[in-house]
Amino acid sequence: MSQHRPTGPNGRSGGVPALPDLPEATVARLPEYLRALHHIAETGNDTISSEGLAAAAGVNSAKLRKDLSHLGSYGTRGVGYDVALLIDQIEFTLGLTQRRAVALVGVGNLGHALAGYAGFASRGFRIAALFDADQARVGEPINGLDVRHISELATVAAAESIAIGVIATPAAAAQDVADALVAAGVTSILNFAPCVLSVPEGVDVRKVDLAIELQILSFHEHRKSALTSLPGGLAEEAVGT
Amino acid sequence: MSQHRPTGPNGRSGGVPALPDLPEATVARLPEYLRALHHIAETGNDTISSEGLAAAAGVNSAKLRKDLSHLGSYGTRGVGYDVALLIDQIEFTLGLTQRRAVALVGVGNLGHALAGYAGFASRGFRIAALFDADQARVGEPINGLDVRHISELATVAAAESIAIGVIATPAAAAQDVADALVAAGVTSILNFAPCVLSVPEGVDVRKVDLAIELQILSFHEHRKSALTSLPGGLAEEAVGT
DNA sequence: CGCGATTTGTGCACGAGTTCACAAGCGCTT
DNA sequence: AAGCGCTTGTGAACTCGTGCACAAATCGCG
Ligand SMILES: NC(=O)c1ccc[n+]([C@@H]2O[C@H](COP(=O)([O-])OP(=O)(O)OC[C@H]3O[C@@H](n4cnc5c(N)ncnc54)[C@H](O)[C@@H]3O)[C@@H](O)[C@H]2O)c1
Ligand SMILES: NC(=O)c1ccc[n+]([C@@H]2O[C@H](COP(=O)([O-])OP(=O)(O)OC[C@H]3O[C@@H](n4cnc5c(N)ncnc54)[C@H](O)[C@@H]3O)[C@@H](O)[C@H]2O)c1
Repeated sequence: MSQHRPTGPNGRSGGVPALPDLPEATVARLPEYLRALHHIAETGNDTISSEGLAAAAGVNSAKLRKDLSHLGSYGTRGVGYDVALLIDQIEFTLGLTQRRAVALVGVGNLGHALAGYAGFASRGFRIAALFDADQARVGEPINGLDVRHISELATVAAAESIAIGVIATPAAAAQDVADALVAAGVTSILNFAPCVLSVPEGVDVRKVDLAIELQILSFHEHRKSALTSLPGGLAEEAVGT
Repeated sequence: MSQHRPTGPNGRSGGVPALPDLPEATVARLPEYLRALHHIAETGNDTISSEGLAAAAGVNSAKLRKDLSHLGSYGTRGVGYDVALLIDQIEFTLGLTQRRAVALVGVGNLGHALAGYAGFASRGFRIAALFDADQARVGEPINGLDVRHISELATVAAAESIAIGVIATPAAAAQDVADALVAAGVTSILNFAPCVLSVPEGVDVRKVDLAIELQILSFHEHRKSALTSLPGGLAEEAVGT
């Protein structure tokens, strides 16, 4: 869930590449298309049909075509999309032409796993700094980076041009950490702590909560088991994110 | 991606509480309400207004009331909702009255963190078994559970009535693992591997992909930085260049 | 016992997102 | 050069979700 500007004032008409005002739902799918495209590129294909790409990304092909049309991307009728070109277009749209620096706060159980995660680097991001409040952890080297004390956040963030922060602290500390991140100039936050963050306008927050995902699955389990005793009902399939 | 029962007449047979056909968006928010309610209960409050609960859960109060009305929950006008009662109602709806057994497959970097996560237990789930394909890891005790070899999955799943599986293996192995889970009777899967899973009808899959979350944030960063460079109108070059 | 303060539940209008279905465009073949 | 099969791009209908605004319900109090 992210915070949202109320219909941003984007009425402009410059000669700029013009950021198309993409539907949020489309934005959320672009990364999936991108991953699928990289996979396809690795298998040697240089073009892909909307049908094929849609299957690889797990979506409906009409939806995929509409999504791509939103960002003005041109495929070739009768042929499909040029894989390399499309990758470039999506990466540009997502702002991945520059590798973005990320700060990770809270190097505990989860933080350790994240700090060592290779998928970060391979998909456009660079963990630029690790922070923790626990002095016992400060100085510990993880994956080539030393854990720093949270008090250094502002300094380091400025030095490394960090605009994205990841919170992996206990929920009780998350709001304080978020405030510190915002104060340090961070404008996008990914929050793993199970709590609601309050941030100023202009700062985006996304949240990942494992328990919530499981509880949603639990609901469907509950429903499925109730249905098996009822006639006429048939089971269902996947659930979107 | 999403699913729909073909207009289930919802013919309630006996005197059973009757499953209301909740909108998917509502289902996705119920866990958040539940978490907020537990938090509120801890602070000693026994009733809460829709306004208060909505704030705690980070949503609009009208939306919250509509969500709750869907599951037939009755608050008291002029007063608010009974916290304890509402917790029970939501937990029942989500199928959390029984503690659900979960199998975790892939005890690597991320899997370790998940296996040690307390939030699992405190929110209605029980990690019933850990699996890995790496013989070197088999037998390792984590948090009171021994890692078992993936070949034991079917046996253990049946014995422990496991209906939910979590995949924390590399993407290359995820589809095989998913197949194995399904074969073992699992009907809900939470997938941390960055890939699309194909599963038979009747099996629910939810996916958590850290890189996707970051890329969505990146998009908004991109957009924000483009906007600040042209506040009024004059636009030369916005990005990159 | 009635009145005002409060808060729920919901009808309704609007907007976002999805899906269908098909014309238009492209390349290959004859 | 014309025809044919394939695939994109998109108008339009439709479904789903959101939020306003207000009537109905309840409580506390004088
Ligand atoms: N472990 C998991 O698998 C998992 C899964 C989902 C969500 N989460 C959530 O992620 C968060 C972290 O979980 P964990 O298991 O790693 O916990 P943890 O206790 O192992 O680690 C938390 C870390 O945050 C640090 N910290 C505490 N307060 C801080 C502050 N003010 N500033 C900076 N650092 C601070 C602690 O020193 C510690 O190192 C929790 O909110 C948890 O609910 C964890
Ligand atoms: N580490 C993270 O923070 C993080 C974050 C987001 C997503 N992920 C994703 O989660 C997955 C796991 O990441 P990780 O860092 O823990 O990787 P990892 O390599 O540390 O662990 C993977 C584990 O899976 C086991 N495994 C491999 N094939 C298996 C099979 N067929 N059956 C059972 N077990 C098998 C391996 O033995 C290993 O123990 C990856 O897909 C990764 O992209 C990781």
